[in-house]
Amino acid sequence: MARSDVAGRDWGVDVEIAAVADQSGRILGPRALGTRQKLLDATKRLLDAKALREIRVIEIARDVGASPATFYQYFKDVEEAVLALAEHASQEMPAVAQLLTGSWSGEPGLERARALVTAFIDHWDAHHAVLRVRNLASDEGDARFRAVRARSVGPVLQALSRQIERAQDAGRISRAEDPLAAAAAMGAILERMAAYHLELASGGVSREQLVESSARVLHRGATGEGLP
Amino acid sequence: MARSDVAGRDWGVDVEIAAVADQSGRILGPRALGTRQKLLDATKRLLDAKALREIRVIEIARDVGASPATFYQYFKDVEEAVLALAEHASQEMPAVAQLLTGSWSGEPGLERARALVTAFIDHWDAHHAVLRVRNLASDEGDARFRAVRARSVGPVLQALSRQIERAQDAGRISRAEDPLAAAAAMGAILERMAAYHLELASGGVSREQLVESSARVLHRGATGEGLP
DNA sequence: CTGGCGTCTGATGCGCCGTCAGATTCGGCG
DNA sequence: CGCCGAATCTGACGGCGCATCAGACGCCAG
Repeated sequence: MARSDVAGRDWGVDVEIAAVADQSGRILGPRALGTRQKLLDATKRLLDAKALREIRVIEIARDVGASPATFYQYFKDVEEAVLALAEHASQEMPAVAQLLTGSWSGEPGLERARALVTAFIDHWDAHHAVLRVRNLASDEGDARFRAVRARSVGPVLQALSRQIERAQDAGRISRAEDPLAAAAAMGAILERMAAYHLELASGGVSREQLVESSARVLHRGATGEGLP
Repeated sequence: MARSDVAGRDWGVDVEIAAVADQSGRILGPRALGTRQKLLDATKRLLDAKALREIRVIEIARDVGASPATFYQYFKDVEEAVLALAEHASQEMPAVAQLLTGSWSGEPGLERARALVTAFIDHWDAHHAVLRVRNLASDEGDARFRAVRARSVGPVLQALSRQIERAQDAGRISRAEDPLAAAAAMGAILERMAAYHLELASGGVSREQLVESSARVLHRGATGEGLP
């Protein structure tokens, strides 16, 4: 359905793709757009503070000084509001995928890996709670969340997969590894470390150490290159 | 944690290891134990079918032909029932950690890695929904779930960490990698692939391919050994 | 100023929560 | 065997959030 290009100034042209609609399919005017955004902001704020399952519609409404009925005008339920947040967050990722083009060989490649890890961590720090819900719902089989996640992570996985194929061609990685599966493994590291770095920090591993270690593991895993 | 401080009634010594108690701290007899188990079974069954946030206490009760009040006799809420399930599931893991002792060098080491990946996948297949909730709650900062997770995954991470240190001593892995952080990265692969393998299967990667690829990535990551 | 459209809300019936006091069941004792 | 207290379970209830209307509000074009 319609993507939530929040506050996009895409009037007139190509309404079906860009415009935001409410529950009954009506295109939103500027005032409604503002209300919707306030509801999303409140949802994100609450999500940062507590679990999705504990968030009440009435609470979101109170936060923006509106009636619960207003919320239902824009979203079917809290989950759908989070979906909109996830879609918005995912639009940042294409920039990250750019870090993956070109060769990953040698020290410059390692530096690319560092940048990739850093970008992932920053992205997760900015949208921690939303991304967590996105991944959970995706794992639970929700097609909408799975699609959003795929759109976000897919390009990274493809790029990593290509790196691995290249390393296989160069004889550095065994052909017994499936490139896509190995790329998924690298993706697992990226997401988990990004989600986890605060906990690890309390275990005595500083953020710098974590970036350096993850980048090196990633670099080794994707290129098959060993010690510098 | 708060175990017997509910009514200030302590039964002399630490009973908390062996005996199971209800909400008011009373030790359960055989009948109650059966009821409690039925409630847990129903909870797990429902959790396999729908998201935690959609599970109603009344539904669990109906499933075992009991009153909702009975549920509250044993668990504070649905989440706590899932915690009990997670604790039970986690008791399987020590056996897995045994797969990690000894050297990981060469082909026998690769075989060990395969066994480890397989064990993880089997474990997740048996407790998919419960482990998912455990990890989510843990990520959300719930201390109880975090403890259960740590008890389960901790030994594996420590063993992996030791492997990495050994590889560093042998000059196969750079000292710039923090062993614990690198081990966490390997752990991320294990968990994610175990949780994800069904989805990847629909992407054209068979379970065997996935085990083989993950095992090799893991083996490379933990030992620094390259092509056979 | 006023009609009308876009936006918001108060009121409402419904279902689940979570907690009692009290009913039911069980095992053992006289 | 029949009773009794302890163990276990439940019916019932006030409370709260859900989700949906019909209609109130307010803003701007004419």
